[in-house]
Amino acid sequence: MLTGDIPPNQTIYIKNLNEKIRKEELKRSLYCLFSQYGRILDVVALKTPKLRGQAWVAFSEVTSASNAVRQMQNFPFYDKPMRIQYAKEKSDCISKADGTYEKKKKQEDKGERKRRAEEAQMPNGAAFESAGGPTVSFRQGNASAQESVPPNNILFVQNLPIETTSQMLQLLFVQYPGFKEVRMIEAKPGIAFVEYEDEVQAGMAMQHLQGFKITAQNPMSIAYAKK
DNA sequence: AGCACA
Repeated sequence: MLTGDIPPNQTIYIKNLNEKIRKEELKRSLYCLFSQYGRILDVVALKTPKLRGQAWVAFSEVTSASNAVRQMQNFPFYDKPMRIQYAKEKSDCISKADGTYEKKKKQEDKGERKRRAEEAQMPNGAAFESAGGPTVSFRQGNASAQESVPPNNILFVQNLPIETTSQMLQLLFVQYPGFKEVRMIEAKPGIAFVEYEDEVQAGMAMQHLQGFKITAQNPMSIAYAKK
């Protein structure tokens, strides 16, 4: 049993991650990849010798974590299959939100009461701006982008953060059947073309990822590409 | 392989 005997937890523990990936990019990509399963409250990744190659993704619901553990098990992520389990402990961001947070023994409790008070009202210690709302909003598509463009096996994606890489987009779009490739143009940041085998498959991906936020400011706008 | 909250 891959999940071992660890009881369900709203945080998942991921190991066998590619250790060459920079921490910030790793967290962003994990956020992209897992936010399809629900609202993410925090992503934790450390590069210390003991903790590199591992990460924790805290969801607002245990069911989200359960789906993620099952469906993303062994998913090839930066060329390595992810090994996913439930986390053994409750994440601090969750303890803080439900009032059960206690500081670790390693530090003394200076200023603890004050900190507790301010943390209680701030449930998301989110690593990403978009954690404040539904991460994937299916209704975000702007009608104007789609009108008068017939279905096409190629999608035109706009409003991406400039730091988006084609690999990051691939992680999102490859989840839908018929995926072929992502193309980005260096001279035109913020847009991408994503090709599927046929326009039905392209349409499915568009429905699911319409409005997906890589950052809070960037709900992606997806339309069929023009012929 | 490795379960933390830089």
